[in-house]
Amino acid sequence: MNLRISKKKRAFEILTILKQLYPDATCSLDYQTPLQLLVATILSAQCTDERVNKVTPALFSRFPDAQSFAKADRKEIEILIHSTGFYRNKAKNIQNACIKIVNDFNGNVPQTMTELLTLAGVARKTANVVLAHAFGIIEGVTVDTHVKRLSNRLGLTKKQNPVQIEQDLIKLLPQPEWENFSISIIYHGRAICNARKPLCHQCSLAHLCTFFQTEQNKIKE
DNA sequence: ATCCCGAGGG
DNA sequence: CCCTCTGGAT
Repeated sequence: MNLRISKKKRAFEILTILKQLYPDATCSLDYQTPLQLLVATILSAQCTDERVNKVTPALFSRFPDAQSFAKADRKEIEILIHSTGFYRNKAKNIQNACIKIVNDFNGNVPQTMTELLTLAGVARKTANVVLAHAFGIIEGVTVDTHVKRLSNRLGLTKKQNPVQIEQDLIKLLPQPEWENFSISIIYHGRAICNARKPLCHQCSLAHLCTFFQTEQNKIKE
């Protein structure tokens, strides 16, 4: 029924409901500084935030800033982050990113998308998280595995490429709400619309969801 | 398209 | 066993 309204209006209704459902939604990663958020976000690739938060206290205690990561024994970083997976790539990226931050940015995390994208292991997803939560700059829509899955199921995009999904979402949502959309939809992805077996009966967005409507039509046949 | 990678759930 | 978790580089 409500699927007949425009996609843009549907996106706004989805956003409104999500904000009511998760009024306190924030970045779930633990950090104290922009650099720590950058490192935590690199670590969060294909890994739950909860698991990242289990390794970062010891990691940030041992390596509190970009300078210490830059001159670290990489093996020591690998051991401290091992349980987050992809530990060799992540350790290499964290160290190379920190070396560049020290050499090119005076040891401070840069505050523009263009500069962030020059860092090892940083693409738009990580850059959007850092810009929004460390600096309050809403540059784009964070598209992670949850945003990708839910945006597809809800019918807000048919694209699979994260950059193209972001372009579609940017057209559908008011700019100040871009990060609120990402954060709240991630909460919803974890709680209700999970990858394996989405709980459509408990979902407040079912009346706005093309995936749910398609499932209903299958049952009727 | 494929690789990197461990931990937890079903 | 298989799939998934706030991806990115080759």
